[in-house]
Amino acid sequence: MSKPLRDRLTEALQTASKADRAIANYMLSDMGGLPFETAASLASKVQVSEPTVGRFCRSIGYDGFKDLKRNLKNDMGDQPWLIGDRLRDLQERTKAGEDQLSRGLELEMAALVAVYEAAHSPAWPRTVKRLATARKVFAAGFQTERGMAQIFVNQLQYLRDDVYLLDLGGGNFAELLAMDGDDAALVIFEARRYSSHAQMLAEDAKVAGIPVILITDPYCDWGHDVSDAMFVVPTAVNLFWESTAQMASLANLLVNGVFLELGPEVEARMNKFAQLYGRFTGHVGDAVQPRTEGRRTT
Amino acid sequence: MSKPLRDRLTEALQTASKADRAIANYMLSDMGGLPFETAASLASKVQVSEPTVGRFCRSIGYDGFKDLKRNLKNDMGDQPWLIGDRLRDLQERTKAGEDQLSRGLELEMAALVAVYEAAHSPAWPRTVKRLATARKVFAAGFQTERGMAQIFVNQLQYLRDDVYLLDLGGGNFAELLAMDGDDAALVIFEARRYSSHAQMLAEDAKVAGIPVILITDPYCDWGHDVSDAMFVVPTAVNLFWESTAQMASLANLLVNGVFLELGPEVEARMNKFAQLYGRFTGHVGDAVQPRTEGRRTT
DNA sequence: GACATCTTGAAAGTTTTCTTGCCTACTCGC
DNA sequence: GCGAGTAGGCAAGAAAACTTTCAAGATGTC
Repeated sequence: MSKPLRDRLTEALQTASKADRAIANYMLSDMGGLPFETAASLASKVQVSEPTVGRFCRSIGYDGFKDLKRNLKNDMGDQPWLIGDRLRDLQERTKAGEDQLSRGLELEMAALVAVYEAAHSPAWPRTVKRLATARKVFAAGFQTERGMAQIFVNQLQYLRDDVYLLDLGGGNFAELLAMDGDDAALVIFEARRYSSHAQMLAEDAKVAGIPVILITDPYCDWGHDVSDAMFVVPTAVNLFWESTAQMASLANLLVNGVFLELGPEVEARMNKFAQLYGRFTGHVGDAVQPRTEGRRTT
Repeated sequence: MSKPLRDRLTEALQTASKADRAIANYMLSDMGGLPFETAASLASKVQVSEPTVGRFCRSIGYDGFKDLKRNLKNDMGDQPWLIGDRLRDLQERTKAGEDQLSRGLELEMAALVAVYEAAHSPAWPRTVKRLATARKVFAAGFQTERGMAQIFVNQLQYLRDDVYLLDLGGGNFAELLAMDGDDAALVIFEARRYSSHAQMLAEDAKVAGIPVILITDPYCDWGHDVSDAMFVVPTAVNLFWESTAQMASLANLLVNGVFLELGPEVEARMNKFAQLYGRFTGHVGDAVQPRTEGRRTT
């Protein structure tokens, strides 16, 4: 995570030469327009030569104008709560440069922002309501996304009945697709390379009239046609493969939405669940297996 | 000429060819990132050739990709698209009291930072190395953390043999605990209320001499004694319950670490995996010719 | 099953964008 | 005013971004 552009520019305003100040000033005044500029277009606007723009960018720590633009993409700016000491520490430690991890952090943060934005999209409340009210909710995920579906199901089960993780153990998806006309919802987690199951399942569900909620990466081009609501989670994170980790956050927000929708009386259910877990499995620190409670006579 | 890009793209989704749809779809899902793309970068992301991108832009009425970007500037109007501004926007909502969700975003970001910090802790490289070299790796999670373990296992299996998800189907954990003296590693995901299984498992593993890697929330007071390495993921997120979502990110970083440790020759394995998946299940679009690549980012 | 049409990628070409090297002009200290 | 040092422009060169051409493959049609 690098120092925000804005800071570098204001710094430059103090120290730099006349031409550089002009550049810095212009950049500050129209950050939003920057990505559309080229070194040349900028140069002509501030009346300096093209090389000067390049040199200026290098003087404030980038590799050139192009590099500046690249960094701008994930520049969070100076969000006071974000630039805490810990983050700064982390920056320091990773300054070595050979560590692309910190760049991954930026990207993952951006993904998180996108997730929260999704939670404000028009499709969101509709989706939440459906998950809260449908008679049955199914979730599916394949390959590495299977676990996402699992998480979602486990969480949602705390809040309501009839939540199922779909799997292909039986060789078909009859649990879902055979219940025709019934009032259900299907949530699919998927990321490329998409399992052909995901697409088939979505298509068949659509045909069966079951609303499909699709949670994918930005590369899914088949989703629009077959889904009722589609939430896109950025997955490019600069690791050796893409990271769908932030889907977990989205799933979580969905579940949270359902909780709010259902209202406080679900708490009773949740307590019961916890209790049952305690009875059959036990929690750390449950002094006695609560089983005795249930059996107590008199 | 003045029809907004978004409309043209959605239109294209209906009519256009496969490659064009992929492009249109990607553009729609990441409009904000568009100004930073070039025809080439976009092409590689959606797996088409560079000329195709250019042709597509022309087909929806622009003069080429460059022209599309130029028009984008006006099209996007006032809606914020610099990640920093988007973040600020979400923040505004909190202040306005519209929802407390965005407060959650802050906390979740902090959690993410903590995860990346963990990846720089002294215990990290040791852990990664163990996961890469142990003869067998087991992972376990209970209740809502079961899915986390599942994700971790599914991912790690792409990279190496002998990775197992522990579960209590058989009533004990013999798979792990009976293999005494063998060279194994155990990863446990857990958050409160901790399943008593988690603790028991960790204890028994320790006794059996199996190193335990524990990934928990900040409230776990029993972990230090029984674990070889312990990574704490903040979970307070201002929702009705705590969110362990960022554990997925940590799992992901671990797997990434293992990848780096194993070196590039694992790619062969990954390709084989993807191929096998294609053979028995199939990927979307495989009909023609199974591509052998994994989901690597290039 | 053969023909026409559409779609797409590879390779080579063209234009745009950025950098490098060099030179002039200005500033500042003496 | 003179010389050292710096800032900044110009022009040529390098690199990147984009197009054109062409041929192969896919798809549809009769």
